[in-house]
Amino acid sequence: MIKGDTKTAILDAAQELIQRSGANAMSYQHISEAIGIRKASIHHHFPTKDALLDALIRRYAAYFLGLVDSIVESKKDPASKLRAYAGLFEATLSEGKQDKACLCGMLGAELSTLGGPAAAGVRRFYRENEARLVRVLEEGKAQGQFHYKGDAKLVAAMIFSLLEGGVLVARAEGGHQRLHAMAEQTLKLLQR
Amino acid sequence: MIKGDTKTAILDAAQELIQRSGANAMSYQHISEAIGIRKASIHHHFPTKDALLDALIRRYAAYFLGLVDSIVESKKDPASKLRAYAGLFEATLSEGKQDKACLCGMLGAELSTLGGPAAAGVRRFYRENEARLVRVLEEGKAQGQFHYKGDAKLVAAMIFSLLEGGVLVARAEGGHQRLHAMAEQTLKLLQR
DNA sequence: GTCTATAGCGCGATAGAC
DNA sequence: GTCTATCGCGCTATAGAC
Repeated sequence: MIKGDTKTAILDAAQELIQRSGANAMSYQHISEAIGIRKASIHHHFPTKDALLDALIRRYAAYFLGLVDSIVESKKDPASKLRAYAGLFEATLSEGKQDKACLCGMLGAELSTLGGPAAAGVRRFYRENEARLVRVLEEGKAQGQFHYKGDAKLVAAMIFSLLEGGVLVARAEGGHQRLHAMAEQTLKLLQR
Repeated sequence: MIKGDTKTAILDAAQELIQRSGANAMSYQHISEAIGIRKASIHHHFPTKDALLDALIRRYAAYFLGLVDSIVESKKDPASKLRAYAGLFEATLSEGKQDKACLCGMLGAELSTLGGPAAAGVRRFYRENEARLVRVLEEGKAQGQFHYKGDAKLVAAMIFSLLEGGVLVARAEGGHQRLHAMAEQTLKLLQR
């Protein structure tokens, strides 16, 4: 193995596999082949698949929400913050050779097949993303840049679902350019 | 079996399983237990899983797009048409005891694991939904009910992704009421 | 911490009787 | 058209040597 930290290499491989094909299509065997280690060694680091998923979701949420926080707390104007936020999803889609979706977007589809801790982690990820979007939307409304009527929480839910769904749909047709165009169109609606 | 038509019963069971848990978590064994028939008998009607998925997607697309067409061609005003369209997704979510998602929304997440015909069917479903939304959006703009700037195709893509993603996210929290509220919020943005 | 080997199960799919 | 029986494989997980 090239990487110093086996645990990290396992998580990296598992994440990539799930972002492409989903958790139910990801196996210890696939990870094994991806990083050149035996299945039993993976079990040494993550005894069960549920434990692996739980650790993976925690790492992903911490990393992704960290990026979101640095956007939300930046000095950009609200519209630019939304653009940057959408850019995170566009980047996911365009990194690597095959289209990858948001880890938690994939797991959302397979939610009923996940263990309790993993499912709870996915729900938390959704909630925390929406909470951050609410902040940006209210800031934008206070500054006169956004002009939506109604509850900021609903607009936030709308934008989050749009991006999570948009990533999945864009993998079928259009890719990251299409997701980008959709995000810009959404901004137009918010700015009147 | 209660149903007269075995083929239909198989498709019904497979569809329900996939809408809850995804295609990779659905098996001939699960269908067998759901309708009280042996695995081998299912293979008699659908020799391979890919063939089953292909037939299922065709049936689902014909049914769903039929409902969409009757909405699009109705005498409702454009905003009411959009409400009725979103209602199709809300109904999917609330029918039965557990939350079901759109069949093709689920398969979109698992797209890379599908056979060629099934994947093509999912793509076609997306395209045809968006084409119908474009008609409603242009009608609404012509009548002065909608006020979006930009390309109707992008707004259509936005709304479709929002609903497909919204169904998946709403299963994690909020259910069909939340999806309904999101759809109403989206309409507010379109109507200014 | 990584390995070989294996248990035990569920999977998709097929053969052949009725 | 449905059944029993079975094949061969991939899966998660464990035991135990090194």
